[in-house]
Amino acid sequence: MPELPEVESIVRQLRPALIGRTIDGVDLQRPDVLEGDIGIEAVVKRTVAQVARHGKAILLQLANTAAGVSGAGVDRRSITKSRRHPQVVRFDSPVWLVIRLGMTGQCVLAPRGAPRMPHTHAVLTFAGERWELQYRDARRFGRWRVVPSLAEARRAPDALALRRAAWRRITDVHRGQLRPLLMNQRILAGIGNIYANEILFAARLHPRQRISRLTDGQREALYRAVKSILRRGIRYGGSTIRDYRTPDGGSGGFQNRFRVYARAGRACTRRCGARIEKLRAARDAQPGFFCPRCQPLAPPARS
DNA sequence: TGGAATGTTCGGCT
DNA sequence: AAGCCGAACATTCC
Repeated sequence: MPELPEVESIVRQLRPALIGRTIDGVDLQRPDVLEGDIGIEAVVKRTVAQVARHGKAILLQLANTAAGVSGAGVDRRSITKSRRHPQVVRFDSPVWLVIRLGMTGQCVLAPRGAPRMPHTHAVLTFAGERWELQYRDARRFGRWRVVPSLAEARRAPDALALRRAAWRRITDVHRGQLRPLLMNQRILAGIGNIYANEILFAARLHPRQRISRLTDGQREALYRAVKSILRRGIRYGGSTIRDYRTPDGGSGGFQNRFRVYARAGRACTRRCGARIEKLRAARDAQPGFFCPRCQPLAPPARS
């Protein structure tokens, strides 16, 4: 799936297009794309106030179009999907549309009414605009959710906005292997397999090293590698392996700069003489990639 | 040709 | 807390 740098690239394109626009229609062709208790009608006639990102999620803040008009009729829309947990959304308070892209989700800006490509599950149209936002997702692992607050979406710190205090808490609390830890969205939000591998190479740490066994210097190196690799991914517009596209249809460029990801058997780019190895943890886990010489499990022997 | 793999996430289990 | 497993799904690859 799109990881943090890909989602950030998408958000940067969506932001200028969407901010200030008013949603005048939504076509949810596949209702099971929407999860949670609030129905999709809650987004209609609202204006996009913010386009943001947390981890791998796209966040659209949707305000009442008449916001600012004091006490504008308390149009309470009772918009509920669930009988058991009915949600009443006040129209005069904002909601957030949270979009998680799963493995293959795409947000595409297309001419309004344009033919829809296969796997288009939802479309947002905007008042007076000649384009629309089409949401496609072949594998359908992605989800939309309408929420009154972002508290739930922000359980783990965003990897790019990570502060040292939060990193210290992570390194104090956890003791597991580095690669699964970096990819655990409940611990740190935004990193998937590609960037986890590239980060560990940059920090010269073995994917199976335990975080509890890192020296202070290694913890700092890892913290810096998280920031620098993610920023680098963003600078190159993310990685297009197969499905990732920006809203205007563009591709990323970071896939040409991988140092370890998908490079098993090829020479280490540090010219250390070793070849990149593939690491298969569990039967179903995604493979890790690392340089056995630059990323030793045990500290290199002193000569 | 079918099975495996895939840029993910969740819940359940130990 | 950590790690393993299976499930949701469609397409591509070997």
